[in-house]
Formats: sequence, structure tokens, C-alpha cells
Amino acid sequence: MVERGKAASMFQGEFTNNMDEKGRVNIPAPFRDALQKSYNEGTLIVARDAQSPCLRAYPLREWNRLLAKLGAMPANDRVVLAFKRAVVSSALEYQPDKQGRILIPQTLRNHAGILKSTVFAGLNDTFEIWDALAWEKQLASSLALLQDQDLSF
Amino acid sequence: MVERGKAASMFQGEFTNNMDEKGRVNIPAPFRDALQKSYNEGTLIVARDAQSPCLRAYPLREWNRLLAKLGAMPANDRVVLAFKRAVVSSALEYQPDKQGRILIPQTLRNHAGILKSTVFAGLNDTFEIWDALAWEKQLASSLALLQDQDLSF
DNA sequence: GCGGTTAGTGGGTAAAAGTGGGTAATTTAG
DNA sequence: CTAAATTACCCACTTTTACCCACTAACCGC
Repeated sequence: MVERGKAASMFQGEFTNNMDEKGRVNIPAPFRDALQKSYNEGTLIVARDAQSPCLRAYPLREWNRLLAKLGAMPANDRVVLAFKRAVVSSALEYQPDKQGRILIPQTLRNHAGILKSTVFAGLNDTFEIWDALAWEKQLASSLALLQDQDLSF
Repeated sequence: MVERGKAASMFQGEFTNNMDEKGRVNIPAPFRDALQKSYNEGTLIVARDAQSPCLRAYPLREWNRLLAKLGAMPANDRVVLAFKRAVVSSALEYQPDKQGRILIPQTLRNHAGILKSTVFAGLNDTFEIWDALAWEKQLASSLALLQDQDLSF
């Protein structure tokens, strides 16, 4: 079993790719496969994450579920409005090119502080896109948080 | 390599294998057998352990149970998110083949501090993967902890 | 111990993933 | 409406990984 490990049915695994000078990054092949296999789509929504300095990528189906939930909430609630402004307004729809890359605009890059080395982290039904350095830091603090936890799973 | 036992029904025993320069390590044969016999699968998920500097390997069935539990919890809970970022994002799926090896990427190697000599420790329904030196230390402290304990089993 | 058999290790080579860059098409600005 | 800028698309190159083979070491029955 000399394989690197394909990401399973959904988004799993951590991959680092470089953004080139044009602002393009390669979506890791396992994630592209997962999109096809589990969702039968090629479409990807990328938007600001609401609570962390990273981007979040959704298969169309997951994105629509999120929108549906939002729609069911009072439209002028302060939090809902803030979420729409921060997240929904930033959402872009991608169809990765033949090389599997997407072009991330400057505004989104800024939010995640992405310079060049970019981490893709699978969280099962979505995946996150981080600047490599920022990812390392948050990973360390995630592990620290878990350390004191009485995990029931 | 340490002693080779008979294939136990589940994951049991401690085995030491060497990682080669390409980053490949052999999964001990008894564990591969156990996967087949007890789970009727060939699929193995390897991920960071949440609380110790080691990796944890799950049969697909066990991994899915974990994901199911996770899915039932509030997705934005801090601990749940941290767990997803630390563990789920690191999960890789491996399909056994003739040689029985897996390629462990650098990020996972780092988390477990694996250099070359690698210990596989069976914990019944999962098994752990340690750097040999780290394993010895944790073993000593596990035994020390048990020393003062009033064991009810 | 002795040979047969299975587990573990090392390495070469197709193939696939990732990267860089040029040109055509599209959009934006003047 | 035209020119500049941006984006999409395509091709070629580099690096990494998967797969295969062969070799060595350990185990098992005799």
C-alpha cells in the first residue's frame, strides 16, 4: 500500500499548494475527486469564513443548505445581516480549469492573508483555505484547546 | 522488528517497523489481517491523534462512527471545530495492496515526531503509530500512572 | 539447525499532480 | 468604440506519487 492516501468520500486531509503570480492555486486533486464522487458536481463556492481568517469552500449543495437556513431567519436581524454582508457578499462560484486551479481575487486573499504557500484543510463537508503560516498557528492552538478537553468521541 | 504474534481478532500487540527515505512504512501484517477478519475491509484511515503526539489508524467503520458523532454536534462549537481542524483535516484514506505499506506525509510525521523507527500499538478497535523513542517515554509514564491507581478491572 | 514461506525493505519507472507561462477572449475604463 | 487590463484557456515542463519487481530478514514446521 504505497499510496499517499486518497482523501476519502468527503473532504479530508491537509494539502499545501503554491499560489502563482497570477493568483491561481491548484485545488488538491482529492478534493476535486470528492466533489465529483460525493456531490456529482464540478461547482465550488468559495467565500470568507465568518469567524476565522480563512476562506471556506462549499459544494453547491452545502452552500444552498446554508442559504436556506439563512432565508428562514429574520432578514433584518443584526447578526443575519452581518453574516450576509461578510460572507454571502463575498461568495464566488468556481468551475476549476483543466489544470484544477481557481483564481482567488485580492479581497478574498486579504481576508485569509494568503501570500503564496496555501493550505487546504478538509473538514468533511466543506474545506478551508489558509495561508500556510496562519494555518500552522491555528493548528497549534486547536491542539492546545483539545489538550484540556474531555473528549466524548 | 519486535516479536510477531498470531493475528489477533482485533488490533493487539506492539510492532516496530522502519520508515524508508520515501516516507513509507509497512503496516504490520497482523493488523492488516485483523482489518480483513474483523471488519471485512481493506480500508484504513490514518489521522492525527487529538491529545497525544501520535497518529491513530481507524478501520473505515470506526472512522465513520466518529464522523457520525461529530456530525450530531453543533458544527460551530469551538471544541468540535478544533477537532475537525486538527483531526479530520489530517485524515487520509489508505487502500492496502501487496506490499502493505503506506506513505505518511510530512505534516503527519511532524505531529508524531516520526523519524525512522516507528511503533505500531494495537488498542483493540484502533491502533496508534508512534516514533519509537516517543513511544518508550509514554509507555514509561503510562506505567507510572497505573502504579498509584486502584484498578477496578 | 534447515529449508520453505511470509513479512519487511529498497529502488526503478510510468503516471499523475502541480507549476509556469504564452496567447486568445473577455471585461473594464477612457 | 477603442485600448488597456484582466481573466480564461491551452500547452509544456517539473516534481511527486503509485505501482511493480526483486532482494533480505524473520518465522515456522520439521
